[in-house]
Amino acid sequence: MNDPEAALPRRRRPRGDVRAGLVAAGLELARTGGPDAVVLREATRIVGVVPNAAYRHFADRDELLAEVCAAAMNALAERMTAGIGRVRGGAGAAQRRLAAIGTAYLEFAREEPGLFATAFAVPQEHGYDERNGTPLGLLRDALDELVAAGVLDPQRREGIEYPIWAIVHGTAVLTGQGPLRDAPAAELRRIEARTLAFINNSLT
Amino acid sequence: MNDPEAALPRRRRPRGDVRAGLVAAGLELARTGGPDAVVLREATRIVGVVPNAAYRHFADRDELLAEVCAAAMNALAERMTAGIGRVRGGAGAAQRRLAAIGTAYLEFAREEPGLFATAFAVPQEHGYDERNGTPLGLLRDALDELVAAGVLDPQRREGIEYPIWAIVHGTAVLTGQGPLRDAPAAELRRIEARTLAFINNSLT
DNA sequence: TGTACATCAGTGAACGCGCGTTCACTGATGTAC
DNA sequence: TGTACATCAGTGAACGCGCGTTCACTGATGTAC
Repeated sequence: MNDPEAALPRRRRPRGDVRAGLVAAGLELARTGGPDAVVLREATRIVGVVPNAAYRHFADRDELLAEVCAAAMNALAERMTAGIGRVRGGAGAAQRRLAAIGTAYLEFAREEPGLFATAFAVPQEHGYDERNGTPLGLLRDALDELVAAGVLDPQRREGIEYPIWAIVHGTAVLTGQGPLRDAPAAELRRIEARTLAFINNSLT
Repeated sequence: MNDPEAALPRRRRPRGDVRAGLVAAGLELARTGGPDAVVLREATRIVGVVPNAAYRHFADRDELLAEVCAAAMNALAERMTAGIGRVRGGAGAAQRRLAAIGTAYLEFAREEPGLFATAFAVPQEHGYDERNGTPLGLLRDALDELVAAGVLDPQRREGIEYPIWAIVHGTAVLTGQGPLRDAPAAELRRIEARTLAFINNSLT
């Protein structure tokens, strides 16, 4: 970043640095303005490189955006993982871990609306990657744990991750960018709390 | 539309026709390409009017878009109303009406993805209008009816519209544009069915 | 019923903008011998 | 260890595009007397 030396050397940057820089810059743009703010030229400006240099690393703007989206999704997953990690063992740990997941999801959506929107804005031609450590993966683990703990009936386990995910995601979207976005903060918190209570209620 | 007569008369159109036409054109654009496709110039082209003529009716592009979004939301509400209307009376009518609401919501999202996305894309500076006959209003009525029918415990009624709305909306978003969009159609139907079953299960 | 005039809703032309993307180039880096 | 050369990752300049928006205008419509 701050580099007062060497008057514009041709290629001092370590290999792969520009590519990573472009993704990081794109992520920063997304943080502020969502997926539409991921402008290729702006990203190159931030990195300090000429616009067309981006084409050494990405086929087109959508390929850069897809990478930024994946990074945003990662940020969400990390937030969730951190939330899980904060739960101490003991009675009802499985339930508290599930709640921690939901809370982290809603918090992320609230505090990083740009990144949250971007995480779910992968361009049509590209696919969401479905590795482990993904939000859905973390949710599945938590639900499996809930079964193992004897809280959730094994017969109800199959596919239940989808309605659960949907209710949390739907709450995040409706209260964040959707029709409920202008409700007072206190009301929004109440809605979020009811969402989590509803889930808990449905699983026990 | 087809008007072979009168070589370009200056103002034959009835009052308010152009404005309505612009919204209709915008809605058509939204149907195909979502909110980003609502391009002011394109709408004027469709109506057959010079671009700046739109500024006689809207302060700027966002004001037009806001109107188009409201129209899209109306289309969703109408679909839901139609679904409710198709339910005949008799035992469990309240529950069937609630299910019809959810089904109509998911169907609309599936069959009209552009309009669905647009309905929830009201620009920041504008607000969602909260009249009756709105999706949330319809849901509230259905839930009230469920209480009246003795199916839903009155003590659980308050605020329960939000988790219910969220779960349906979340399912629509995740399976439509979100990470689940590339799943096979059969799997998507199964997820939708589970969502509705989950709701039903939670309320009784 | 007829005329004078204000308002309204369109036209025509132009603006600046920033974007994504392509082309031909060149210097630095890494590799083979 | 040194040299020759291919590849790689950047530069510089330019493109066409379509957008939203502003300005000064003019003819048609509705209204007051």
